[in-house]
Amino acid sequence: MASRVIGGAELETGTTGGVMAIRLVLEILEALATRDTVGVTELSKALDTTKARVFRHLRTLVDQGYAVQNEGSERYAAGPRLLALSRAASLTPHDSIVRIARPTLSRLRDTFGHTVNLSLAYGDSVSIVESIQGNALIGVVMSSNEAMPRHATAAGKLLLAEDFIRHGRLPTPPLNRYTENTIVDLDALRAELLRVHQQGWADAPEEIVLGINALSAPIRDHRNELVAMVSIMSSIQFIPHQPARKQIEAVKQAAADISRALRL
Amino acid sequence: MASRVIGGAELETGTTGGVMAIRLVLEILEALATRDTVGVTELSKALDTTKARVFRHLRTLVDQGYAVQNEGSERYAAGPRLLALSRAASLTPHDSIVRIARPTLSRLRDTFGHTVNLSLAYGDSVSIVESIQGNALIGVVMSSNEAMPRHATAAGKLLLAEDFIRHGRLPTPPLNRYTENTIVDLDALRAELLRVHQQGWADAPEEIVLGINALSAPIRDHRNELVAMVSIMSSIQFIPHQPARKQIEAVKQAAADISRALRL
DNA sequence: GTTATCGTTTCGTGGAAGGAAACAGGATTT
DNA sequence: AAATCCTGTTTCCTTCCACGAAACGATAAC
Repeated sequence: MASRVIGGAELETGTTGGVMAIRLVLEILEALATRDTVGVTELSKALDTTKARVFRHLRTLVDQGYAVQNEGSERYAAGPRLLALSRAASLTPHDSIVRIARPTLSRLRDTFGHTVNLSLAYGDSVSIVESIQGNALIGVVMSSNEAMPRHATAAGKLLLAEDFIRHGRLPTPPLNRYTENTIVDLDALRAELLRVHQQGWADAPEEIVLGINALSAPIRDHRNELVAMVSIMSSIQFIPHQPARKQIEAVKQAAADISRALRL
Repeated sequence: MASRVIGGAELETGTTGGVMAIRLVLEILEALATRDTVGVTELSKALDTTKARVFRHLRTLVDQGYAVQNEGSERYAAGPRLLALSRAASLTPHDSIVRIARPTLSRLRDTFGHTVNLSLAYGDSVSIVESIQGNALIGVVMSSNEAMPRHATAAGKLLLAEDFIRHGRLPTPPLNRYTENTIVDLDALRAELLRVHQQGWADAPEEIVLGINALSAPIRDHRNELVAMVSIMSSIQFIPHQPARKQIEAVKQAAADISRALRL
């Protein structure tokens, strides 16, 4: 509960500090948005806190119109203003990228059957905002909206390469090590970023989780700014250390398609 | 700032009580979802509070991935998890009604040019979740996601009528008076609700704001449950005390169309 | 009747969140 | 180049508000 585990290493999610009430209310909002009704006791158990606390928070949400109670004294559900918030957030440029990219992502998924991810840059990390699961018997899945480190993921390297080429910036050490293949040396990273920039795609074989590889290409807007990354992700068996030409071309093509769609 | 004014009367929005941190963070989230970037000072002025407070809240949101900061130390924007929340909330049944109804609402708007509203029942009030502005020179608009009283609005009466016919329930007095035409007498309301039920539509001429009328019809799902209301709203000049047959038929038809679309 | 639940309420206490003011860094202005 | 005015950030002290524990009323299951 204190942190999320990727492979063997931990990515801290800031489990302490900040305004405590906010941390709880965000979890409650997520519950309201996800399930269609929630109960006080049920939530208090799931979020590992007191009934009274959950109750007080829910009551506040009801006051503000973010939650509603189903007749009399029963369970709670999402309120009108939560839906309004949702609709407002859907108009942000970032979110419209997802809508535009979705058909292309599906096509790419169907080409190889591997999991396909769409990532955006968020602050110091990369976040997967849309993930379409692969259809293999044993596949690799990805929980959406996790923050991923930039130096150990294919999509993240594209971001770092962009920053390095344009501004000469490199991430500030130390670089967290996730597996024995994680690039933790700045010089090695610099070389890798140059390579990534030249070839126009990136991979990260077993650099964040052993046995897993991803292959990523950049999506650029009308000003040629890097705005998002599309990746395929699978076992190292299907995306080997030297990916197949067909795979590279397909991912680059998908990225180019989405880039073109963005300009319309 | 303490309450919202509709016409001359006030609808309290619960400006006190509850968990204070939640009330602030919800306003901040709305700001993040609405504008594309926000600043600490700017927000603290807009929300009438301290910089430190806004800063601490924003910092917490950043920790949790609900906000991001644009490189170094500048303004804030919506984060990945806020967009995730948004996407999750869009999957709730209530929200899908909006999507399904939208084309029909547009058509109804174009028929008369009056403002068209889609309302849902939320707890003890009615909330307009989608509003398409009329195209008249001088029109009547509606701010979305406001809670409206049930006994003084056309859509609200449909809800009350349903409750009265099926369970014999009437709202608990006192009924707030908004204009001289607001129905505040329980017996009068009972008669009105019977009328509404029999004719299958409702209006509320000058009952919440003088000079304004609305005409509303019920949307029902496959089990014939009342799930939403569609309304046209305009000056009393265009929707008179006794609405035109054409208007009534058009609104009822729109409601029927949406009801049918819901079953598919 | 008993025993689970559930959502709600009460109440005293501690610490988390708040306010005011200072700080640091840019950008403008003078 | 100095001064002023913006930022966003930090500190520190103080308070009052949110917290936890436990009781409460209601409903349902057996």
